[in-house]
Parts: sequence; C-alpha cells; structure tokens
Amino acid sequence: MGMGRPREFDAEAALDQAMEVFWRHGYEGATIAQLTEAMGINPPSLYACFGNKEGLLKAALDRYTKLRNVWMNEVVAAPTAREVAERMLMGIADKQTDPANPPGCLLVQGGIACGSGSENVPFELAARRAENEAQLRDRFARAKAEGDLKPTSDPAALARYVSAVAVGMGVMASSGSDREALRQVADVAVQAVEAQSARD
Amino acid sequence: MGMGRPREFDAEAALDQAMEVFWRHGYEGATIAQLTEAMGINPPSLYACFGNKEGLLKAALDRYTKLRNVWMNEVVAAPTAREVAERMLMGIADKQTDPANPPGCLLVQGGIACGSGSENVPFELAARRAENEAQLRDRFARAKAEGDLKPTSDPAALARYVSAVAVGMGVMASSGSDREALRQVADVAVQAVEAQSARD
DNA sequence: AGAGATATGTAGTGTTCGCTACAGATGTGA
DNA sequence: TCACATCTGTAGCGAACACTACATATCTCT
Repeated sequence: MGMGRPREFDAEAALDQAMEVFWRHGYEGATIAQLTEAMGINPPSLYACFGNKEGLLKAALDRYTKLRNVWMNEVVAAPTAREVAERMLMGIADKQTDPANPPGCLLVQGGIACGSGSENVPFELAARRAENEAQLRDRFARAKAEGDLKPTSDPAALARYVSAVAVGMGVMASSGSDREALRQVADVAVQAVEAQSARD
Repeated sequence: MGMGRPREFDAEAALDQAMEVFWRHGYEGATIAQLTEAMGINPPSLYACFGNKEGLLKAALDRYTKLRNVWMNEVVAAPTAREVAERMLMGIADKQTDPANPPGCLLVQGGIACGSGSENVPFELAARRAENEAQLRDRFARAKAEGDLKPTSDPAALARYVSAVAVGMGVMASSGSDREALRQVADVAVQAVEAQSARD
C-alpha cells in the first residue's frame, strides 16, 4: 500500500510562525486565519497536522520550551546561586526585549485568563513554567548542599521567587517596558538571592 | 421636557459582578452574555449605561483601582521602605488568594495579550499598574531622602521591582499557587529591599 | 500502469460573537 | 392628560469564529 502524498510545507518552520502569532496575540486572541496566513498553509493542512487550535498551541509550546531549555542549561551551569539568578534574570531582560521576537514570554503571553472552553490553556502554560522552576530548585538545592547558600535558605522558595520575578518582567516587557527598565528589576532582584548566599 | 424612565438596576452592584467576570475570564474571554447574566440585566441596558464592552471594562477598572487605592494608602503609610515592601507583597499574597475573589489580580488577569481590535486593553491595564508603581516610587524617594534607604539606592528601580514581583505573584495565584507559596515569594522579595536599606 | 493513501485548495458549515432595531413600559414637565 | 425622554425586554442583525466536506493532486507500493 502507498504512503500518500507528502506534506509540502516544513512543519518546524510553520510552527515558528505559529509560535510568534500566539506570542503576540495570546491563545484566544490568535485566529485560525492569522495562524494559517503566517504559516503559509490552509486550514485543512493545519488540522491534519496538529489536530486543532489547542494542539497547535501545544506543539508551539513544545518547540518554545525546547529552545528555551538549551539556554536554561547554560543558566544553571553558573558557578553560584547568585550568578544563576543573575544570568537568568539579566538574560530574560535581554530576551524579552529582543526585537526579533514579540515582547515578553510565550509562557505568559500565551494566555493568563481564558474564556469558557479554553480553561486549561492557562494551566498548560503554568505546567511549562513549573518545569523551569523545578530546574532552578534543583540547582539551588545543590548550592545549599555545597555551602554556597546559607543552611537556613529554602531552595524551593528561592526558585519560586526567581520564577515569579521572571514572569513579572515578562508582563512588563509586553506592555512596553524597555530593556533598561527590566535590567534594573533584575539587578534589584538578584540582591535577594545574594542575601541568602553564605559569606565568603 | 421629561427626564425619562429611571434605571432599574444598581450600577455599582452590577459593576462588581462585571469586575468578577473580567477578573476570572479576561477581557476577551468574557462574553456579553456572561456579563449581562452576572449583572442581572439585558444587553441594551449594558450598552446604554457603559457604551460598549471596553467601556464596561474601564468602568470596572476604575472601581477596582478605587478600592485598591484605599489599601495602597495604608501600604505606603508604613514607617520604612522595607515595611512598605513587606506590607505590599504580603498583603498581595493574601488578597490574591482570597477565596472571596477570583485568584490573581484584575490588572493582570484582565488581559496581557489581546487579539486584533483590542490591542489597547493590555496598555490600559499597564497604565493602572503604573499608577501604583508611581506611588511606590514616591514613597521610596522619601525613604531615601530620610536616610532610610542607602544614598546609592534607586527608588524608581525599587518601585519597578516591587511592582514586577506583585505581577508575577498574580500570575502564580491565577494558575493555582496557594497562599503559602506566595508568602514565600514575598518573604524572599523583601530581602532585596532590605539590602538597599541603610544600616541602623 | 493501477490501486490505495495522504495532502492540498476551494468553499463552505453551524455557532457564537459584539451589538442594536424596535416596541412597549415608566418616568418627568407643561 | 398629553408630549417627550429614557429605560427595558425580545428578537435578531452582520461579522467573525473554529472547523470541515469534497474534489483534486501527488505520493508509494505492487
């Protein structure tokens, strides 16, 4: 039996375009018409490949987090907890104001509140953010074990904190804050992590 | 000439209901049908009173910020910058997880990203958040002048920082974080402000 | 070459959206 | 009481939404 007509578009390149539309307009604000136009395909191709709109979002999120994880691995490779926080937040200040992408973070812009029928989208995004937070928590736990962080410090709380600041910065970026403003926030935020660092 | 038939519903009570719907579903996620049902009126009454959906949102935002400003005045009345930050962020941890309201903050949940035709909604929310940030900045500037904050501290950066943390906490709350988690974030966050406080 | 399988483009489907025309109801002023 | 102004409920407007039926095109396998 035959294998059928092959797909004429590059799925990953199309996903990159879809990712940008979701990033800029959010899940509910992005329309199928906008998505198909950006992806350079017609609706039937979209549905054959990704199932439905939510399936397309999940595929875009997968691609986004995959690219982001490469960077996160560099972040947690920093020698101290303070430098981890600094690399993470300063990097976010730059990335979220990179003119090559929509401002902010897809994991925030994607949809914080949604209407009936899409209630699980915000939780889908939260689950992806939780992965990053877990990575930070593990790294901070190691820092505590190594004596880099105070014995009284709470790695989970620190990770939650850094994650919260990152989200706040994303919202600021999407509503017009410039790179310098975000860097100032990151600079202040790092001081809380420094306060949990052991004296040297 | 006559004054016409008087309105049969309480506009402020109706606004409270609309506020809750926008808070829970966001601007675009909230439908006129949901809003009118929650408000206990029919569409023509809504449009006669508030103009259109965006006018209703602005009226709801006005009411939200009016209530919130009462609390903000208590926050900035704290004696030191550190205590201002602590009152603000700890208070937010409690308010954003108050079961009497939808989780999170209307100024975030209302709409971070919107579709074509509602692009100005995110900026409308950002403008209201900026008012709070300005209030914090003025308070921190006073703290610096009083010697409560270090001479090298940047009141504007500190205010932006506290505001960013508050936004991040709002997103966390709306996606399921409980009160204890938010308090941990607030606790860590305050330490950055403490690091900018003058020794005593 | 022919049969089966999958992709594509056109052109829609039914539903829901924000919003409103209209008629009747209820008030004020002369 | 009557003219006028405003509100209210019913009912439905055009537009946009996510999604798909269908005919056609392009592949693989025999």
